[in-house]
Amino acid sequence: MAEAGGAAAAGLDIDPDFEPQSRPRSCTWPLPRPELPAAPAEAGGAAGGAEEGAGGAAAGPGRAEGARAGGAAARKGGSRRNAWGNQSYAELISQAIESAPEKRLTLAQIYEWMVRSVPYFKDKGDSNSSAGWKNSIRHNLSLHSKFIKVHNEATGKSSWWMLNPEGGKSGKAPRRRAASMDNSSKLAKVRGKASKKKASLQSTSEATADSPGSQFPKWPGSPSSRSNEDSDVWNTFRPRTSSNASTISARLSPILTEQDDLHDEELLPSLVYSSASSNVPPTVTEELELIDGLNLMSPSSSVLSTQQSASSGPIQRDSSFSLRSPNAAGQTTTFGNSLFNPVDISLQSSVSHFSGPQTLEALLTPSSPPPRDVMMTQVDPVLPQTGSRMSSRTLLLLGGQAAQSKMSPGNPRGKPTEQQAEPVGANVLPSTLPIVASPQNTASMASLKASVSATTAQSVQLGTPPLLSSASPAPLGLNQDRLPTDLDIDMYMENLECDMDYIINSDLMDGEGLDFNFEPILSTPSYPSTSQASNHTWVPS
DNA sequence: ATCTGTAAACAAG
DNA sequence: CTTGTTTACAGAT
Repeated sequence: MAEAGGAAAAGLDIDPDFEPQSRPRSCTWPLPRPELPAAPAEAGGAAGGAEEGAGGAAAGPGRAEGARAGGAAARKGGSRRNAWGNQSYAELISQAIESAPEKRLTLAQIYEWMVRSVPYFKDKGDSNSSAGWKNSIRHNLSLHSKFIKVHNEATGKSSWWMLNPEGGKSGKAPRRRAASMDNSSKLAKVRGKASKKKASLQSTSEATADSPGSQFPKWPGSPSSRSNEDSDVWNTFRPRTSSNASTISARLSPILTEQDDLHDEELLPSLVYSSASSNVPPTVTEELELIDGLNLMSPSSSVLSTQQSASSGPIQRDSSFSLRSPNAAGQTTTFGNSLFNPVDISLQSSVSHFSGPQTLEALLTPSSPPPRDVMMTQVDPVLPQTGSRMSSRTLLLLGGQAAQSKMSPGNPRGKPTEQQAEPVGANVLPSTLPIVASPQNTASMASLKASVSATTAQSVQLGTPPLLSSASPAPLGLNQDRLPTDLDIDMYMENLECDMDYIINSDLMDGEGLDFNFEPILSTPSYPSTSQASNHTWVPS
């Protein structure tokens, strides 16, 4: 497997000159790359030099600084701290995750990214285990609260790693005011071994191979991947280290086990709800799995029909909005999403509220990825239509995931496997809405909107969101509980809103903090030009 | 002191 | 063997 890497390796070489050199911590993301001035010539040497370190894999214990020393050799001002540059593992990991379309990666993918993105590791990638660095990666993932692990269904895949919105840095991150009871502090740390067992259950559907289009457009060699993991359902969050992560950490629970229960925080009512009320803790996962099984077809179909009849049939499928970026040309990040989106879209629109698969995630992620354009489009229209309360929408975003987990209507089987994967941004958009509307879409949009509105309206009127069920995770047990969707929603709507603010703020803060940014190199541009205006979005105050 | 990179022991799958 | 967690240590700041 890795071999591929080898081959590839031959080809590119980006040069490692990226030397960020002293960058003040203050810079945020100035896309416009910082100046990289003078290039430290030595870089070249480094490039070559890097290798040698490798040999050391074996190096015995004791030595350690070897590598470092080498790097250090250079002067402090600009030289790399670590053979591969100034970035720390944690930063690299963050970049890797960020670069992912969905902002989440499995451990293996992270490795991959390293190998292809960072010259230094390029060679080492494949060397089997050789890697101490892999150990370090793992270590870092586990260690910092800034990374959160999300359970990944899929066949046997390992968990997804994403970054924690709040960013919790090492161990503690007790920011947040909240008051009330926040005990945790140290007591909590008990975690000790609770872990011991989690319910695993993985039946999984291996069959899913169908995975549509994976994402990873950009990856050049895409490893073997190509189609695999897309399906997932992320839930199961887990804040590490005692508190922190909190912000959104909603964990589903089964695992948790940690009696930390007190743990306080909660934040997502819905989730909590599930865990708490339901007694079926462990099963949650299962539910999810179920989801896996479903087809988007069923539910959606009904919806679709509606729409179609309403106005344009074609819409959904291909064209209409999907066009995504016209030019995208570049590379596109595109995400296949657009492709299948149809379903999603319909779904969303019809349903005015609820769910998005990864919403949460989206929330967390600060920057807005490229994808949203599409979604935005559709969403936009809706908004106005709905008119009445945007809040619902808002809520939607936040709550999406929650909703998803908890509510589910009625279809037994429907399940949007793919859906989860791509659409992410959708929910989020709202916040970012103002972005750029796509010009061309307008037309389609209009029509769409119309239809949508109609649909929406209806559904809304009904008050019941049956359709959305398309997603229907169907939580058996839960199901019963959730009757009054609306109520629930309202209930936590408030919370959500708050959170949102909070989150936003957080993000801002984060932004300031993070400087990583420049690309490591390579052609990995995760996203080509996405940045653009969106930045403003969060520049509120 | 804190942060960071490494190595390693270990539990689970 | 891979994935994750945790300890422990050594160096740099």
